[in-house]
Amino acid sequence: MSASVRTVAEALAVQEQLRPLVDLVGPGPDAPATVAGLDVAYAEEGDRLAAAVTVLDTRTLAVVDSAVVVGRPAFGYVPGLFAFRELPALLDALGGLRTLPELLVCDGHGLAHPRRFGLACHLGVVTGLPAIGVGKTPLVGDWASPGRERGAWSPLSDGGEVVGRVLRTRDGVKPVFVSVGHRVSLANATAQVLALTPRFRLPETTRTADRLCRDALAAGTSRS
DNA sequence: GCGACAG
DNA sequence: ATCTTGTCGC
Repeated sequence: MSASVRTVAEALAVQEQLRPLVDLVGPGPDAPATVAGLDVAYAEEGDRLAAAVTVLDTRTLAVVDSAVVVGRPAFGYVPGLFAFRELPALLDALGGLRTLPELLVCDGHGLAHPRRFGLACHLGVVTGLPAIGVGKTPLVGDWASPGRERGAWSPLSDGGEVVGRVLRTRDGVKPVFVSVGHRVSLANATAQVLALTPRFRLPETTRTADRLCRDALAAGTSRS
């Protein structure tokens, strides 16, 4: 059985150990048939959470499979160590799927992380699946505002390297922060996010997973 | 030393 | 993350 990470020192050690395993070559699925979205919702008290994963048919963007589990945060909220909080529950949820998705779209960052190992990298390495991160707010890096049109983007740079892209998914709407997680190129990650945002700022994967875990938290149950 | 800091 | 109120745009 794998011992859970309990201290900051342990978490940092795990990141250092797993970071070299990230596949930066990609390029990832060209036209994936299925894409999964993952998200977590917290109870007001903060002692309970629900983790959900939804699998969408990329052609119709319909949910074809899903799983949700209720549990406890596995770690305190520490920027840079965020994955240790949600990963156990997310892995539980992934285990409840009947379909193996071709790409994971994570709610958070991948390489756009202080040590280049955000949630999307961690989830990708642990599952072996291609993964990307889509964050709503920045964690690290500097960038210029992208053009106002959907599809416009600008490089997200940190420490002299490009760690992601600031991508406008809808005309005139606040951009999102896209970064590579595992086995996907940055260009492909950008294309996948645009394919998942025909109508709203956030990917349909994130939206469906968000709704599922919120509902599960309200119901206080776990099902798939 | 002081702020910033994914969800 | 979550809560709440308010405002703008379609």
